[in-house]
Parts: sequence; structure tokens; C-alpha cells
Amino acid sequence: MGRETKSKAVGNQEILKALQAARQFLLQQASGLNSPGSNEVKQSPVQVPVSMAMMSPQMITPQQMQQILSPPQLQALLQQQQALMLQQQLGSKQLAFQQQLIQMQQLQQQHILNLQRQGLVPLQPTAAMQSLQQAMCPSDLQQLWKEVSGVPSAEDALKQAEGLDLSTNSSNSTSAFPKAASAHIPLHSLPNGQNHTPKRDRARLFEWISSFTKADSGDDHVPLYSKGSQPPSSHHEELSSSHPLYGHGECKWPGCEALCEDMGQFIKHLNNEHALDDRSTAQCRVQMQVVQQLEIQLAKESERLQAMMTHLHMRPSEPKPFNQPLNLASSGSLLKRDSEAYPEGLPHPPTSAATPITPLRQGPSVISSSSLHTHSHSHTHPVGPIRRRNSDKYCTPIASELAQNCEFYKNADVRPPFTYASLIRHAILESPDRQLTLNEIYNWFTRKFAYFRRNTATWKNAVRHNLSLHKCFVRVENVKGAVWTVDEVEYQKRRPPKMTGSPTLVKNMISGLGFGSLNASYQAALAESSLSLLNSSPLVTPPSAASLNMLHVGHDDVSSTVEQVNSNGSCSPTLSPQQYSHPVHVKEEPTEVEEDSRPVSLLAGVTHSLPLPSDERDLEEDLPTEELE
DNA sequence: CAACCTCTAAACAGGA
DNA sequence: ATCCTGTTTAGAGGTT
Repeated sequence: MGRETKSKAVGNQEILKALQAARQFLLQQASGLNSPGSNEVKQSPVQVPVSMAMMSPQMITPQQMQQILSPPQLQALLQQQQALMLQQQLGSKQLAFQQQLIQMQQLQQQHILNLQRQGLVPLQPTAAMQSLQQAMCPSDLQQLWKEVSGVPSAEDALKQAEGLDLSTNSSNSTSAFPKAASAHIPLHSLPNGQNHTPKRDRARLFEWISSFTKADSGDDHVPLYSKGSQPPSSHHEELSSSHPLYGHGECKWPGCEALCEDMGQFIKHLNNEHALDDRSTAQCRVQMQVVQQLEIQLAKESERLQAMMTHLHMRPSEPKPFNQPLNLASSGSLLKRDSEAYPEGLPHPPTSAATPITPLRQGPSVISSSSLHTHSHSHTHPVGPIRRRNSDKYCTPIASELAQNCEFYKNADVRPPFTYASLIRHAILESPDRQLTLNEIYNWFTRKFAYFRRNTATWKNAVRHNLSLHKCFVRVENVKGAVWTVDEVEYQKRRPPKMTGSPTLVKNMISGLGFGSLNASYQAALAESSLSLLNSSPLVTPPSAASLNMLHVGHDDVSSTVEQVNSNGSCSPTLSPQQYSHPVHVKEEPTEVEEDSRPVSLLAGVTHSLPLPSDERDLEEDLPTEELE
């Protein structure tokens, strides 16, 4: 990997420096997000470097960027930036970093959208990409990196695609880039236009790196170089004593873990194995995603805290010290509501924010499907209901989605991307007895979704309508009334056998898997960062159920989603997945006191032995069908 | 383009 | 009379 000819190695020196500096900064940022203290550095008045301004994405189109970033120019720019390193301030560095980060992602998304429009990018990969972007978490990325690092073969394709190839790199090969990008941007699946994507993408990344590097020049500060032992301006070898990428005798480069006896060896390794090639580029970009995800998460949690304190009439005595430094990207664009969150004029909530707390930054996966869309539609549809069922049908298992965005949906006035039928079914299956009265279903909706705390007439009518309309919902008479249960068989039937066995199924399965795994990892990441958004019990799944369910990632989600919501509204995983497979019994006495007081005495009214909800059939798992019986 | 799905809205009926 | 529950119909809009 990354073996380069000497001449080219020389040519890459500057770029390498830039990349390393960027990498360190990224790492520092990422780690800093978890440790509030690390952000103590105050922002100095922004002073964007000239070259920085020049590179400002706002001022140039992607095409221009691509042109601007031709290899020679890039190198020149990098050199210039290196020279400027000592002059820069941290404030400008961070701001520039954030700006570039945001811009990069916007550009990427735009580009992807364009590709989609042009039909160059299949939707599935895009969905995967979205989920990656939104559910990205360190552990996910680690895996991604591992994939990336394990892909030698893709390089040829990339070489061809590399019009831009920083000529210096041509020999650096082992570009696993396409693969990494595939998770991010489905390049590999591009028919013919694939050439453009890698090029631009990488160009953007380089652009970002360079701009960052430049902005980063501020060096005296610590943040970049751990423990601030070395001024960054110094040659990267110098920072070796405490290199962020080196620890415990091994390379900390994502997915690498190569053993290096000493710093010298590590530096060599770094230069050889992690030179500025496509793979490193992709990895670097992935790291960007990590950082952004953390930022988003932090922003979200901060806002929640804010809302909590507001609710409790606590004056946010100290405005979240750890949050301050972050105000860049997240606060700038995402957190701007921090101060104006509650004022009605929220741009984001799909409708007039009926609920005070409307984290406009949605959590993980929601961002993609829900918020963005609802946002866009919100202007045209006052009520907010938009047809967005695709996710329901394909890649977004309701269980998974709900599990992961439990808190989000609870607080955000965002319409969940599921059909009423799916939601109702989920509510029923989630209940201890797998049966709910209409009122309980209502309560579940309002409890779980802020969105359903308003327009009650509308959605309640819809719920009733769905209950009556769909055969999968069975009304069971009771002594005191009626409860609704789910006829799983009917529900499955209801679903068109779309992709059974077809390639599309495979695709969906894959994307589903990707999504699931990402989400799972995302949860892990949240746990890591002490941001217990969702309390999904990490698969306390019994072997029996697991045998079937665990075949599909979606089932993991089920296990984590089968959470019982307490009356206080908190999600608590009290139900094991098995409970999904309990036969449905009809309550002898419907619970008028909804949640906690659920009668134990059951009357076997209906016995749809739901083998296992295989919860999101939405996910198109065709496998369990046999086992269902 | 047609068929299908989903949502919204509304009317209506029966029971509490 | 009012509200809740449940059924049914119709139309719009999206998806396949």
C-alpha cells in the first residue's frame, strides 16, 4: 500500500503534511467532543485567511473547486498553507474547519442528489449513504475502515477513474477509496459517470483538507497536538512524542492497528501506509463524518439539556461550557435555534411547532428521512403529512427507527416516516399482551411522537380508519370492550412480495443490513459518548428467537425496540423479543389505566401465534416466512 | 398509464 | 346531547 516512488514521495511531502495535520485535527476534534474540557479554547474573532476565503465553498462551485484543486494548485496551496501555519489563530481554524466541514457535506449531498437525479446513483446505495451519514458512529466507521483497508482490488477501477489523480499519487495506489466511497457515495455502482464522482469527491476533500490545514495553522495551540507538546507548525515528526495516531505501540489510524515499536517506526509506517492516497482520503473523509456525527449528537443533547432546564425553570446557569466551542458548525447551522428554539418561527418543524421542544436537529437517521423531507414539505403542506412511505417499505425498519430515535420522535414535531398501519402494528406488538384498545393506541401515538400530540382529530381518524380497513388488525370483543390485535399473517400478506428472491431483494437486504448495522453501531457510539439516547438493550436476545431473528439485522432492532414505554414516557427495554412471539391473548379486562396496570389475567380470545413479528417486515425479510409457521 | 397503496376527510351508526 | 368507537366512502397523491 501507499508505496511511492521517491520522487513522488518528495512531491507528496507537503500534501502529506497537510493531510496529517488535518487528520490530527480531526482526531482532536472528535475526541474533544467527548471531553468537555478539551474545548476550553475560546474562539477568537474569526479571521479567515485569504486563501481560505478563496477556497470558501460558498464562492465556488464544485466544478470550480475541481478546477481549482488541480494537483499542482493543490500542492501550491498546501505549501502556502504550511507557510501560513504559524500565523493562524485557533478561532479561524475552528471556524474554517467547521465551515469546510459543512460545506463539504453539503456539496457531497448536492452532488449525490445530482447523481440521483441523473440516474447515476441508485437509490439503495444512497439510502445507505444517508444512513451512514446520519447514523455514522465511530464503531461503524471503524468497520468501514477495515473494509476500506482490506480492499486492494478496487484500485484499478479508481486509477482509471482518476482523472484528477494527483499525479503524485498515481503510484500510491491501493486506493480503497471506491469502496470507502461506496459506503458514502455509491461510486462503485455508477455506470459510466463514475469518473466524476471520485474526482470531485476527492477534490473536495483535498480542498477541505488544504483549507483546513491552512486554517489550522494556528498552532500554538494545543488542540491539534495532543497535550500541546508540540507546536504543529513544527514538522509532524516532532509531534511524535505524543502523536494522536500513535499509542501503545500501535498505529491508531483507523482500521490499521499496525504495531510500531517506536515513534520513528511509526512515522515511517505513517508515511508509507497512510500517505495521501485514495484510501487515506476516503478514511479522512469518513473521519469527517465521525466528527460531524459527534457534533450533531452533542448539539442534540445540548439542546435537550437546554429544554430540560428551561422546562424546570432553571436558568442555564452556565451555558454548557462544553457546547460553546462547538458552536461552529453545529451551533452555527444546527444549533442556531439554541436561542431561538422556542420561538415559533422554527424553520424545521414540519408544521407550526406545537410542541415546544423541537430539536431541529434530528437525531441519527431521522435527519435524513424525516426532518429533511418534512422540512422541505412543511412549507407546502401546512399539516405536515407527506407521503414518505418508501422508507417504511424498504430500508427503514420501524422497530429500528423507533428504537433509535425514540427520544427524537418523542420530542420533535416530526412526522414519523411510517404508515399508520406500521405504527399501529408496532404499538400493538409492543404492548405486553399484544393487544391494545383504541385509546391505548392513541396514547401510544401521543406518547411516542410529538407529532401526534396535535391534530388529534386527523390522525385519530386515520388510526381508526386503518384499524377498520386493514384485515391485519383484528378487533377482539371483550367483556368490557374491544381490543385490537395484529394478525401477523395478514400483515405479511398485505405486503407485496416485492423482492422475494429478486436481486432487488438482495439489494434491499444489503441496504437494510447496512442500515441496521450502522444504527446498531450508532447506538454503541452513543453509549460511548454517554449519550444514552436510546436504551436499547444490546441484544439480550434469547437464543431461540435469535435463531430466527438475528439472521437479519432488523431483528436486532426489534430486540432493542421492543421496549416498553413507561408511563413517564421513557423508553425502557423491558420486553424481550420473545414477547413478540407470544400468542395474542385478549385481555379479560381492557386496561383503562393504560400502561402499567396491565391485567395479568388473560383470556385466550385470539391466538394468532405470532411466531415472531419479524418486526419489520417492512424490511422485506423473506427468510422467516417458513419459520413463521 | 393503470393499479395499488396510503392518507385525509367526512358521513354515519351504535353505545356509553 | 355529547363523546367515543367503529365502519365506510371518496378523493388526492404517491408508488409500483
